[in-house]
Amino acid sequence: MAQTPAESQEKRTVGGGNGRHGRAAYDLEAVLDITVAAFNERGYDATSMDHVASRLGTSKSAVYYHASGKADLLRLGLERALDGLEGVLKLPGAQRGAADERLKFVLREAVLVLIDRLPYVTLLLRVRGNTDVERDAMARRREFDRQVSLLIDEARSDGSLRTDIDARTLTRLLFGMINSIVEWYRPEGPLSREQVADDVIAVAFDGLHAS
Amino acid sequence: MAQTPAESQEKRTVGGGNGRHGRAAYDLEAVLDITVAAFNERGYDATSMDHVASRLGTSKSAVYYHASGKADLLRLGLERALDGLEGVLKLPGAQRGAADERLKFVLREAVLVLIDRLPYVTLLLRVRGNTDVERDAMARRREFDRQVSLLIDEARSDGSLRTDIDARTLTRLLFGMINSIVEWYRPEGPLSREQVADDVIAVAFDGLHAS
DNA sequence: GTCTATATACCGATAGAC
DNA sequence: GTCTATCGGTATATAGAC
Repeated sequence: MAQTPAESQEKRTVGGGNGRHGRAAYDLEAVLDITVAAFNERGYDATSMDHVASRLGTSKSAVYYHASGKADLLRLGLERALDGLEGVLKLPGAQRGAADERLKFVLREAVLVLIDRLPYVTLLLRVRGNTDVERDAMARRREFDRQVSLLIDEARSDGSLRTDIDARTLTRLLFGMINSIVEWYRPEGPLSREQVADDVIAVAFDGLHAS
Repeated sequence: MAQTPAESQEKRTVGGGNGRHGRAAYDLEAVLDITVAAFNERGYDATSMDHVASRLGTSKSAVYYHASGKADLLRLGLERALDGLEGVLKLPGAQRGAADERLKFVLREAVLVLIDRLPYVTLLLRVRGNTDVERDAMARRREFDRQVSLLIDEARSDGSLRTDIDARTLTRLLFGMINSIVEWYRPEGPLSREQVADDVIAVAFDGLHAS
């Protein structure tokens, strides 16, 4: 279960020209989409390479052509989530302005990334640390969380956040609320990504009470 | 992976008198405690019966004496969580009084159950519905969630909760915050169970903003 | 009530044909 | 680039001794 290096495959679209057999061919992105969906539905450990292959309408060997193994598919999926989240911290809005404004900006953008890369972030949030691939991803995620909690500390020092509850608990409840979106949000549902982001920020900062 | 009926074993304490071999004997509760801890650390699917046995310092066969199989251990663990949560709704404080007071009571008691039965509720919240045992547990959990969201609807109609965000989203964000406790709360840490319950209620109803 | 040994099945991964 | 066939390992579960 050690981490294996990625080998970049060439791009190829579903149904495009391919080898001499009659089957549709997939590029790595298509394989990854279906694989991550399967991981999320059944759990990583409970999903066999045969499951993945059968959902792709192909064989195990074809999957092994695109990725070096099951751990590699997991790693590639987790990377997509982490790249997105880390990208939020690099945006200008995360680096300039008052602490509470930067905090709101980062939380809002994080919600949008979570929704735009829903399957990948879902996978990330369910990782338990059983393998090197999972532990590496968890380390990157913890670093992201730490950066956000630094922002929360700043906003707290500014007097923008309540001080009757300790910062650590505040951070955790906030992340709990945001991360739970992966458990219920469906892109085909009635809520737009912006609506969810607005609602989360509103509830997080002002609570459930009627104003 | 079908659901198997439980066979109630007699109680027996660790290290108590037992069969003729030198090993310590366990009662079902002790087996279950260690099994559920293993399920939570490694994930249910990734935890083999050999893992469980070795954490108990015994053999696979000894585990099979106490439970009819891996699915049975899961079922028994999930029952402990669900019995606790459903018990909250039967308490007098959940049935009499103003809607917003009943809501706060139920949420507070749910947090306390979550903490008191932390490993079992953790297991429940990670179930994905791959087997009959998991699907049965998820159905019971959904019914609990539904009862609480009825309370939220009532409190909303009373004018106690904000109406600029739809009830469904409000419910989900609230549960997200509460359920996330299993990801970080440790009984040996600095926060008492009552402190966590107070903090959750405070943040949920009044938000993060300084008052 | 716990042990060792084993039946049976499925897992991830690879070989080699086409 | 995908196929079938298979390797070696590990899984759940059981049999039978003590």
